This record gives sequence, C-alpha cells and structure tokens, in this order.
Amino acid sequence: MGIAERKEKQKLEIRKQILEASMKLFVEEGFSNVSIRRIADIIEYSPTTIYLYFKDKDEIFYNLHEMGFQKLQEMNKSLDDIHNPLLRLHKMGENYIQFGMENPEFYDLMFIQREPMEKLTEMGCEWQNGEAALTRLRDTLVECMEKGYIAKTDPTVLSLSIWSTVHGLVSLATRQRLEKLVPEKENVMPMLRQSLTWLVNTLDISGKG
Amino acid sequence: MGIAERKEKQKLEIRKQILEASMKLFVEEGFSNVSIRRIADIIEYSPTTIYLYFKDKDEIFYNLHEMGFQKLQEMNKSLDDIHNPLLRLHKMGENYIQFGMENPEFYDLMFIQREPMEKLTEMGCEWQNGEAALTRLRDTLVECMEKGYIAKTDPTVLSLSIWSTVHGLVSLATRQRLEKLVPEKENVMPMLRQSLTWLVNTLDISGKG
DNA sequence: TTTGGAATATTTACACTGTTAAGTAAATTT
DNA sequence: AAATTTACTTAACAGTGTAAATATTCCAAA
Repeated sequence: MGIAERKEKQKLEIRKQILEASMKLFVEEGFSNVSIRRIADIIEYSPTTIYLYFKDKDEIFYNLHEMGFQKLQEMNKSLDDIHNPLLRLHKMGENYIQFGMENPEFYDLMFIQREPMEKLTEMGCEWQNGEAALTRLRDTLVECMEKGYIAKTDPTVLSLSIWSTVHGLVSLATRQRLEKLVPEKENVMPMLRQSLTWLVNTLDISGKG
Repeated sequence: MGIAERKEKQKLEIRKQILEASMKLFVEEGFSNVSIRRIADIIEYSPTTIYLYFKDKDEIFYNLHEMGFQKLQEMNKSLDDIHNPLLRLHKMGENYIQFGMENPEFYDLMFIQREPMEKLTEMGCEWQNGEAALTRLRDTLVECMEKGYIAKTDPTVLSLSIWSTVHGLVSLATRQRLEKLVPEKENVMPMLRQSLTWLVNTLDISGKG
C-alpha cells in the first residue's frame, strides 16, 4: 500500500517538525519559553494539531531529553581510544561536565527536571539512556579496580559517589550556587575541572604502593 | 507615634500571613501548586493585595528559601558537640542529606531553583545563608587538615568537591534518577549514606601513617 | 465634626498557559 | 457520486502572574 506508506511518512515528517521547532525554542530561549502555542506558530499549524502527534507537552520534552542523551553519547565516542581506564574515567568526567555546561537546557531535561522521569514510569518503560551511561561508568570503575588503579570497593556505591560529584558540580554551577565560591565566571569551568581532578587523584592508588 | 507603630505591626502581620499560607501550600502541595490566587484564598484577601506586601511571586519564594536555611541551621546545632572534625564533617554530610530527603521542596528552593538566586542579584545582595553554610564546611575541612585527619589540599576545591557530592546525591535521588541504581525506595537513604561514608573514609588518612 | 488626602484593598483587565470537545474540510474508500 | 475516514481548526475552559483603575478605609488637620 503506497498511500498508507506515504501517509505514514507525512505523519513522521510533522512529528519531526514539531520536535525541531521545540528544540529551536528550547535551545534558543530555554525550557520555560517552549509553549505549545509557540511551537504551533513555528510549524504553522494550530496549537491543537500538536496533540494529534504527541499526547501532551511532556511527551515532547521526553523526546528532547532523549536527543540530549544522543548528543552526550556522540561526545563520548572518543573515550574508546583511551586504554588506561583511569584516564578514561577522567575524560568521561570532563566530557560530562563540559556537556552540562555547554548544554544547560538539555542537561536540565536529562538530569534535573522531573517530567521526563514521570513520563517514563507513565509509559511503563526503563530509563535506557541513563542506565547505559551509568553502566559505562560502572564498567570503567570495575576495570580500574581490576587493574589496580583504584582501591577495591562496591562498584555501585562508587558509581553513585562519582556521578553525584560531577552532577553536583554541573548543577550547582548552572543554578548559580557557586557565585561566592567562584566569583568570576571564567573561573567556573577550571574550578569544576580542578574538583574532578582532585577526585580522580584521590581515587588513584597506582603510585602509592 | 503609637498609630504608625501599630500600622507597621499590622503590615508585618499580613506579610506573615502571606508567608504562612505560602508555606502551607508549599509544604503540603509542593512548589508548583503555590499560586498567588490560592494564597489569596487562604488569607482571604484579593490576589492583588499580595502585591502590596511582596514585589512579586519570586520574592515570596525567596523568603521561603531563607526559612529553609533556618531549618537546616537548626538541624546543624548538634554539630557543635562533635570535637573530632572528621566526625563532624561526616555528621554535617548526614544532616545535609537527611534535610534534603525530608524537605525536598525546601531543598529545591535552596539549591536547585534559579528564582531565589535571581531575586538575590536583583536585590543586589549576597547569598548570606548559603555562604555561611559553605564557610562552616570549609572551616571544618581546614581543621581536618591541620589536625592531620585529611590530606592537605586547596580548601576551596575540596569544599566544592564535597558539597557537590552530597548535593548530587540528594538531587539525583529527589529527581528520580536513582531508580535503576537503587530500585527499592527504602534503600535509597542507606545508599546515600554509604556513598557519603565512602567519601569520608577516602578522605581519612589518620590511620594510614 | 467634617473634610481632604493618604494608605489599603478590590475589581477589572491583559496576555499568557495546557488541554478538551466540537465542528469543518479534504482525502480516500465504497 | 456518496459515504466514511483522516487531518485540522475553532471555540472554550480553567488556570497562571501581574498592572492599572477604581473603591474603600482610616486618620489628621480645618
């Protein structure tokens, strides 16, 4: 059936348009300025048409949240080249911080806003993207332990500790909580990096007998 | 002038009523359910009256944010009894985590939402509460270093690292990002504690020559 | 005691928000 | 060509924060 197929494609095309318009608003004007009506303006359809393609606004944000993970994943491709697992861990942390600071709105959606997670449980499925990222962290940590770069300990606890640290760094910075600790804007990123370096150095036992 | 004085008191009284109503809504129904109109319903005034006592909604939230810090400060009074600075650091972290998990809405306002910080720069003043808390952390760390409990390093960097870790723990937990890592709800708090314990143990060099 | 003015409170209104239900026009099938 | 399905729009509801205009209350001076 050629017609049904074409229709299917048209439907996907409009879906794509909606997401692109949302993304544009989202990146250029931030989370709070993405409204159904403004999306509708951009794609030149009436606001209610959007509901024929997405259940509600949160479903749009859920999709944007997934795009964010794709972006991060892309950034992390370079990690495969790093054989030393501790160096890889360090670079992984740097990428995470850089991603968060350069894409604060995406970061919000991925790790701060409640909506995407609620959508997830509503749809009864798993947080595949987040879990994949977490698994990568954990695997790297286990490798570090096996090769004697860091002390042996519960990998889950350690994953949580490290993720919390980098997430804490990014979210405190993007939510303006570091203005006293780091008064000048241009020093924020270096400071976050220093903090991460401290963490990795503290973990490192390879040079300590 | 007895009359002017009484009027002053009445004005403060209504201010207090507004804040109490906001707090009630805030604690019982959460951030997003605090609206000017609902506050007005509770205090039995028209919505616009509120603007005679607060410049805008964010100013109300700014005040709630300060109340949150008072609550946390109250919780931290017990810290004075702990002479061992490393133990004190540990307890400080536990209090922080407990406060965040038990008062997620306050925590939001204090460390996640952007509004209170924007209000702050708008008013041209400092984040006294946050800074005071940070100073306590830093002082404790310096004491730990001086007494040989932890390795000597830049106290600012270390303050940031530790704060980031505990903030990361609380915010990932309250924003539903740990559901894969810690599937059962009742295990979340213990897990956060374990993560903190790992951090403190890693810092501790007192038993290592 | 009455009057004028300041302080306080309310009404009305604007410009938004997400979302639903009903109505319409076009495309496709019968 | 008529009937039916699909795609889309219009109108509407129930909210939101907030500004301006209006009304009311209160107190001090004439």
